[in-house]
Amino acid sequence: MHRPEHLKNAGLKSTLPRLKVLDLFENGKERHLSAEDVYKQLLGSGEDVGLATVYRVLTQFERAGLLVRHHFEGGKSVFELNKGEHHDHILCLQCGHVEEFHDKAIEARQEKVAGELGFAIRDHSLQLYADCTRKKCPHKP
Amino acid sequence: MHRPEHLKNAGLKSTLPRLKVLDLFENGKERHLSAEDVYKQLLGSGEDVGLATVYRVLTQFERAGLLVRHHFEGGKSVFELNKGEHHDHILCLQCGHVEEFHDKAIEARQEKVAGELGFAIRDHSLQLYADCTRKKCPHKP
DNA sequence: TTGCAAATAAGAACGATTATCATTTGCATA
DNA sequence: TATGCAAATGATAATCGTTCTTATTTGCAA
Repeated sequence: MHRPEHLKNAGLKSTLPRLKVLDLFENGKERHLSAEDVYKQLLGSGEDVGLATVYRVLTQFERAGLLVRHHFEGGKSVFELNKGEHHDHILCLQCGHVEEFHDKAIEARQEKVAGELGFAIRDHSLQLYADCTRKKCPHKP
Repeated sequence: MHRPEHLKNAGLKSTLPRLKVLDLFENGKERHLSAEDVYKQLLGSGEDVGLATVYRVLTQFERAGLLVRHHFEGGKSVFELNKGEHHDHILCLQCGHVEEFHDKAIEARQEKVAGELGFAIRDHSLQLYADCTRKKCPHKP
């Protein structure tokens, strides 16, 4: 466990709210959390954090490369730990579960298409909205 | 020009604001417009529409299948005419220009990946954020 | 024409996020 | 270990995109 160093390396003081937020992402059961999710879970654990602090910390962690921000449908930002390797997401329309995937063929085609149109890709965003085909829909029923 | 019939078919009365909005999308120079874009352009043309009406009309047109809504980065919804055939988007990071593309190989891989994970795709969203590689960046400099 | 349901404009209300600011805290230094 | 100060915090106001409310206007069928 070297969370404090992560913060230090990012030029951020090691404060209680920051450690708590990091802990949520590293040890919580959901990998993908909105600011409100984080806020409510911290309040539920008896932590006394402000919502403004949660927003600030999430943005700082994103800038520091500790978290990645996603813009799924629904208007609110969703964050997850930055594990280094890029991936895209499937969102289950029934249970809200978020599954990750990475497909080299898709990425290669993206590069090809962009190149033909005269663009160099800097970033991309791909989400699949889908229904579970098995009934082992693994989360909220 | 059969705009009024489009509206009638959608169960919508043929009103001035609705015709003006449709006209903007059909004959304006930008294909992709936010609610604010539409509102400002109408005001600029001397039309006296309310912002609330613009939002309502855009939502109705989306429900009627006349427009398609996109959620690009930046928080605001962007609409375009529904031409029937699905496509994805490249957004130029320099000029803000939106280019459309469609790649069967990408779509096929999406189906494959989702199927392997036990999902049936209902919808998807793919955006490429890119830099122009030619200097003929065709819009706002 | 006239009547009435549908549509409108203006502004209040809303949810997510950001800014403000007085108070508190981490931590380098004495 | 005590202390000073910049950085961080929490409460709250403000902002931004969007939706709701309501009194008024309008399309259109009779």
